[in-house]
Amino acid sequence: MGNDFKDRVTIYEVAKAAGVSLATVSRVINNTSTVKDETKNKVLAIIKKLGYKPSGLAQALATNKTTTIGVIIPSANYVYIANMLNGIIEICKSKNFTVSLYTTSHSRSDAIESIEKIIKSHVDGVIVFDDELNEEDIELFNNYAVPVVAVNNRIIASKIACIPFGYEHLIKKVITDYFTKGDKKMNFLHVHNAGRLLSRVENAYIQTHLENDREYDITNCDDSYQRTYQDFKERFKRVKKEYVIAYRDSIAAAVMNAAQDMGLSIPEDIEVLSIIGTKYSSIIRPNITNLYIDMQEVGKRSMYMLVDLINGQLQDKEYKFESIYVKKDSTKF
Amino acid sequence: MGNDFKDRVTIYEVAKAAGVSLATVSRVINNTSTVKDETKNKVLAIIKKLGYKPSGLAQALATNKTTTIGVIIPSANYVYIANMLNGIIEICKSKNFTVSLYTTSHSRSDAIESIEKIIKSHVDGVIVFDDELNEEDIELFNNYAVPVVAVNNRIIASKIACIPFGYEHLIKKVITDYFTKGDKKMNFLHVHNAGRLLSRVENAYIQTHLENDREYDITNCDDSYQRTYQDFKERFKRVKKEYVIAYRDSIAAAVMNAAQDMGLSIPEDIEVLSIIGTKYSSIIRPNITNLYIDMQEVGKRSMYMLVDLINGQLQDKEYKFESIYVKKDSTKF
DNA sequence: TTGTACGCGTTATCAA
DNA sequence: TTGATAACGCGTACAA
Repeated sequence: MGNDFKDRVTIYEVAKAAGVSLATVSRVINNTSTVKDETKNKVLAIIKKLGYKPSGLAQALATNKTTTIGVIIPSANYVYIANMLNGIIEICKSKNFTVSLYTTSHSRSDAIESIEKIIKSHVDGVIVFDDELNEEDIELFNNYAVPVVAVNNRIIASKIACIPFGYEHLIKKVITDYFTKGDKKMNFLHVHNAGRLLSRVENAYIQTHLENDREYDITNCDDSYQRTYQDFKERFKRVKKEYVIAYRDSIAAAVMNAAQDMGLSIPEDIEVLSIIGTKYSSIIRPNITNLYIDMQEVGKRSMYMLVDLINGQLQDKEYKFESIYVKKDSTKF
Repeated sequence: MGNDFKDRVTIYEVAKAAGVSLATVSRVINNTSTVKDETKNKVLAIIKKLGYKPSGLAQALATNKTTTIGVIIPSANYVYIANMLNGIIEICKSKNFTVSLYTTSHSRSDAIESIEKIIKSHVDGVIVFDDELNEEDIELFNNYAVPVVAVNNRIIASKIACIPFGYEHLIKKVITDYFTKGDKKMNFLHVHNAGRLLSRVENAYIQTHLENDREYDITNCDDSYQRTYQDFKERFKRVKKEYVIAYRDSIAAAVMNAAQDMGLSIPEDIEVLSIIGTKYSSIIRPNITNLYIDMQEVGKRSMYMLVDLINGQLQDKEYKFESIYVKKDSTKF
């Protein structure tokens, strides 16, 4: 077959070589109507010989279906997001969809641009897990009839379904429980621009403290292990007793490592809770107590919902995932 | 604008509404030739009013360019792969490409299927980082004139460039150095079906030992933290001294945790080296000595190379990344 | 069972 | 500066 670049073989060339019309070739490809075995085999042979592959582009244009879905996420670099992505892809493979990936890097302009590109690209549907996009943005998709599943959001419309996360309830319970048994003041790590999920938990944190008339701390914190580690080594020169609520495992680990390096012990002196637990919660020592949602499952579910939405047969347009409390060694209770 | 699903607005409707021909609209969209300001503005206004977005599909069909690249990876769940993916996407954004993601789950049939789909999809280029695909498979792309950058592979052809990884040299050096200073027998964790990279390192490991007439161990190991942890708790009932070479950070952590839970200390009794270091090497305690390649950079570089390849202006079709030795606390030297 | 002809939404060539 | 019109590669009524 050589190495030369042949131009793409078209259905037309196949038809000519097989001595049939291109309609017949199309039928053979798509099994769309009965073709005499004899001609069918002839066509199949030619297809193989010529190495013909139908153009997905032309097919999509003709059928108005791309069998592609768009996925919008802030970044693939977070373990919990990668997990979700994997869940999505798994179902995509079984349902024969392809994933087009768009990341926003926590930038609103990137997010808007993603929407534009996605609409242009004719995807059959979109899964959005990104805090830069608000409801109005997402409804934009609706104007172009592209079905959307919004993860970590509550928004419903004719072609929009959602998978909200339940965190507030649980964090409230964890905190009030701690009030009855614990002995430390709490400190919530505020990460600038870390999105809606963290904000909601932070609000619940504040409210719970206010309702119970308790003192609390909030500390600004970079979304980086190294800087958080340095910051908390400083902090632990002064503070010797604290219950820290961190965004995710890396940050929690930074706090724990800093504490231990300053001679404090976990969980006696310092307790740490990770809001978004991953498998690293069980790898890092001491194991990190965390709030957990199975993101792989979220990914799968979102894809299932999207497929049903595309086919117009989605029953419940909302499916809530409740986080669970996973007690490990970084907290007392 | 309501919530009604309008059919997609076409260039034709824009033309009619603006009282011009569709050719003029096309010119306005693409800035391809001069249009009188007056008509231009009129068209622009109509476009905005109607919410017209050109169909990427039709554009691609007409221009034979999709501005999409395919990325084949085993899974997005590995941190180092997610890092590479992020690097790719970053450059994609600046160069205005879209990423279509294909994962193989270490399955050859999935990998073959990915190739088929990618060829059908008319991507402008492909980045392959997957051990299921051998040279012949990758050359398949060449037959369809789709440029490829193969990561962790050495294969060059008219439209194929590559980014090989340098591990053998370094692992050999690390091992022989250890022979002069170290006191433990080495144990290489063999993971079934973990791909070419690990195999190559394993071969170098064996060869180095043979050349130096040293004894060595090879232990089968699952690519899972939990199972490896259990297995090594068993093993450390018998074995009390060992230098373990593990595939990646999670596995290395499993060995370290098992050792410590069995009363052994790191690195005095057990030393551990991770072949593919990530940021978790510096988070997990004790910090894990590792071989490191900046996968984000690999991703960026592969995309730069691919763009040049697509434009027919790639100078060097091979760009090697050498791993470096990062000494941490899990080994003595 | 097979072929003809039109449509999908663009770009691009050629005239005007 | 603008407008017809032919590709691009395929699916699909409709007719044969």
